Amino acid sequence: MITNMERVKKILNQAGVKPSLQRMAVMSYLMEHKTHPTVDEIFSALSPSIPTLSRTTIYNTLKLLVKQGVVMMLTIDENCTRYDADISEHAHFICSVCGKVYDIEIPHIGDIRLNAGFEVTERHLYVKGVCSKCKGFN
Amino acid sequence: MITNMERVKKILNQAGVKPSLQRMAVMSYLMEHKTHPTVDEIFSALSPSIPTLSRTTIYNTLKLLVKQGVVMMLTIDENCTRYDADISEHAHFICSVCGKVYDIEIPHIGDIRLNAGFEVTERHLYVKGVCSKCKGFN
DNA sequence: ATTAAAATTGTAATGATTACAAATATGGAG
DNA sequence: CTCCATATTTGTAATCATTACAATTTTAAT
Repeated sequence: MITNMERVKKILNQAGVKPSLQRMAVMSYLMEHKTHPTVDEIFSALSPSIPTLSRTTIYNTLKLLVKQGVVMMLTIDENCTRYDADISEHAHFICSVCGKVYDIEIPHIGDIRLNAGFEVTERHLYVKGVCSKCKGFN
Repeated sequence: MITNMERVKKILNQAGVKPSLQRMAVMSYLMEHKTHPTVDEIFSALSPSIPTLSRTTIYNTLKLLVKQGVVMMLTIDENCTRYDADISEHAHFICSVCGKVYDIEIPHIGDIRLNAGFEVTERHLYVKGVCSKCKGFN
């Protein structure tokens, strides 16, 4: 276990989320695996170590973590929702060949002109294309 | 019918899409209704005038139009895919209260630093929040 | 008019997500 | 520690968007 469980517990507490075993496992997994995993990937990874784990718990937990603002929901993949514990401002690239989602550094997201009275809570910059691996490089 | 059917036919032909009755109806609907409709909204709207119309045809047509680059698929709404015949560079705002998707003008999408060998085909800027109507203004 | 290819249709299957009720765990009061 | 109320987890069933697929219809060329 790379991620310090005390650190995970602290993050959840600060977000107002009671740090149960399952919630810590999900949050910890997201922090250790910056691959923008799906619910199923998270479930498959955690299931062996928590045999009673249910998919519903993953869904519940992720919904809660997103609501509390410590996890970001990505809709870049039209097949299923992906999740990211990195809530810093960055963009995502999805390869249309292998489906892998990469992080992209962005100096700043483009200027956005909103009409008066609009309140912004989230900004997402998604880029689609073919990654270097699938293009045959390296 | 506001949109000139000859114009729709021309667009489809130029995109290499044979302009059947159904395809013209879908493309025309998207051009006239800049509301980023879902498959169901398109189906419900066109069904009365084309009684034999099938949902599958809408799905097939949209997939084709997206592949040929005359329609854009939006994944801003986690519940279902939305479609847009405006393929110019612009961003989208979704209201988390009413679910309506608005167009946003953007001077330019943020600078994106990609690693070498990555090929970009699409760029999407999504903003989420609460629209002025749902905030109680106007 | 014939016929092969393309397009459309309807139904059934798939798969992610949600609803919901039962079971379990937690944490405080006595 | 024990009891109880509440929160959390779990498993199953339901929902709903999307896809698969085979049959039917249309199209366009010969």
